[in-house]
Amino acid sequence: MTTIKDVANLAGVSVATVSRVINERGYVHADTRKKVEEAVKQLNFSPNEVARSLYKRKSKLIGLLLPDIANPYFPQLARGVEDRMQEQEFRLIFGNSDEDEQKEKDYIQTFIQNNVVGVISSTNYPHSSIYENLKIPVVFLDRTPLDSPSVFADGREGGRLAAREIIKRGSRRITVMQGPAHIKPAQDRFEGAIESIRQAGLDYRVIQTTSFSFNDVGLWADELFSKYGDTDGVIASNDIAAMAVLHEALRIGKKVPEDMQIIGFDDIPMSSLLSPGLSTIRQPAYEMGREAAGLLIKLVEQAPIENKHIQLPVSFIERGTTRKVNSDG
Amino acid sequence: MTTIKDVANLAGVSVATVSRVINERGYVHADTRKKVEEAVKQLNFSPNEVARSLYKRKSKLIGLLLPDIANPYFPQLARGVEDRMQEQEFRLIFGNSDEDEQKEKDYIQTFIQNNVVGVISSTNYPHSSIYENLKIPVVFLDRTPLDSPSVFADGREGGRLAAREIIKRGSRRITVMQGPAHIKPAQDRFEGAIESIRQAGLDYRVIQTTSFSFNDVGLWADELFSKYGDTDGVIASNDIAAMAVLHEALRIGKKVPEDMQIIGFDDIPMSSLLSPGLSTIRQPAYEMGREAAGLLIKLVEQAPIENKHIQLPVSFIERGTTRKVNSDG
DNA sequence: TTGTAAGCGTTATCAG
DNA sequence: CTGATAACGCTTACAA
Repeated sequence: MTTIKDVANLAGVSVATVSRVINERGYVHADTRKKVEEAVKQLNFSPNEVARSLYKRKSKLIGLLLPDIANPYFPQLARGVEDRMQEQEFRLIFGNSDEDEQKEKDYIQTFIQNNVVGVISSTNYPHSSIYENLKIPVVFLDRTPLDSPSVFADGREGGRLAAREIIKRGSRRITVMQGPAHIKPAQDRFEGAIESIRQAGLDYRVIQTTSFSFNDVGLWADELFSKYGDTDGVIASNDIAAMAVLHEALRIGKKVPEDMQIIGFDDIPMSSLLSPGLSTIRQPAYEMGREAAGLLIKLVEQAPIENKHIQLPVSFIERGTTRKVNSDG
Repeated sequence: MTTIKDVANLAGVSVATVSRVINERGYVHADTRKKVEEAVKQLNFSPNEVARSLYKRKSKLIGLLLPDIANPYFPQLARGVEDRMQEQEFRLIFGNSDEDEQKEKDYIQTFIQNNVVGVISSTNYPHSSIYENLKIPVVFLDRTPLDSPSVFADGREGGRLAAREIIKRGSRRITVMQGPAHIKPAQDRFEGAIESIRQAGLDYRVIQTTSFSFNDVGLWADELFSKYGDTDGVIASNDIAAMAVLHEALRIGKKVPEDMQIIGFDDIPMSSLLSPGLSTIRQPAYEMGREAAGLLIKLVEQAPIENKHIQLPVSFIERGTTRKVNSDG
């Protein structure tokens, strides 16, 4: 490994001078600068970030904590975060928490041990002591503790929107899938949906689910059809659940959207490739990731912040699992 | 931040002794150990990994370089890597390369600057100078330079398998989607498929594609149907492409699998949730990630290695886009 | 069994 | 404008 010392020797200057030129700090004569730059190039030198980090007590590293990257909603988030961080030369230490508080704790712990300058976390425990005592900025994704910076979509409004649209299109015996109880955004969606359904004076049924995993999602679809076979509209807790419902509906010979409409949540990329295409409430995951990264960067750099809560809009994406709306609305 | 010095002071010993107990190295009297352990607990001390890394010239970090985490095949890989690394207390610095050599170079560069002890890379440029000059172990994913450790599935065999199965099930006018030219595994699949089709004495058509992106994939599906509308079997370059073909086939009123069979590649999790379910050649992505991580750990720890090339089996997953096979095979 | 001190590669202070 | 040097927090000879 070539160090600043090697460069200094080759250029015939002190390490201090080399440091000055690579950091563009302080005065250094044009000639000396050139000598140093040549030495740097010749030795293909690049500074050891670890040594820097030790001295400055801060790195160019950011911690990213997600429940499960294998869950299709998160890769887009991650990509958004990464792209934005990349622009500012920050790197990501990444971990899956599986919504387990202990795992989160462990990760945050090692983040700190590695001098990360900030963390982005999609957690169910934003009020955990883990975060309270953190001396570096945290941006929460999809969670909105009042006092902490966060980026989120309006889940409640998403739920309302889903209900309104499915009702507008004629569903009357609606089943709402209530996502895992410990996942706040899932509950928000659920409550929003219930709210709108009630407002319309309709009744509804609920299927309770306990995870977003591919393995389980078929079970709930089954449960839905065996319990509420006469349902003519399903508001799913996310697109994966919606896919499972669609799959099962088609399997048992229901026509979608004629016999049953389905609305998902998230608008994961493959939703448009289903047949029929999945109507869904879109959350702009990639953008959310970018925004979270941008916000964190500002926090880290102590730049002025207009608003520490960034809410991104949800929107209804009309595809094939809902009927065309009547012109009279 | 509490340091080893604080602990030493509180325990009334030297930093060396503290170091000994937290690293369980060298002799330390039971009584002293207890004092130190209490101080550690009381101060909630955990060692600064950056300082460690600087001294030892190696961290507990490994670099993971993937083309694009937003592409559904990779999250599973990533998850496999992460889970395995986690077990050994390694952390991941993660980057998306977009199959761009320069981006890769930049990432590898910063990996090194951060003292990572190894890297896992899914790259199209395994022979690039980037990797040749690396002094830390690299495990390639999905690429198999002869001399370097790698984990991969047998793409060629996968291609053969796809062709055999689709032919066995009666397709005669087969169209093969040839993935992006610069992506080796895609070409392997393609060649394997061609090989088996030729062997069967059949003709075939080719649709050339240039990316695996969600945005483009619909275009090739369109192209396929407009150019080769009489095709009765499609071997797609991956599941996303297959989904697009299925989608388009259904849209224009073709019956799948009756009029046209489709076989994908990868077996991404949502493949089973399509309607009909997507028949595909499975690559065990999660396992590949785990294996790569396991292999890298051995390399890093200089443990003996049986085989530096780990090939995982591909298999045909029969679902609804292929017909049931005749009992006579 | 324990402590002292050098060293890991940088940056920043301070003197020249 | 440049160079010595202390310091960042830790590990490890080496000495005691």
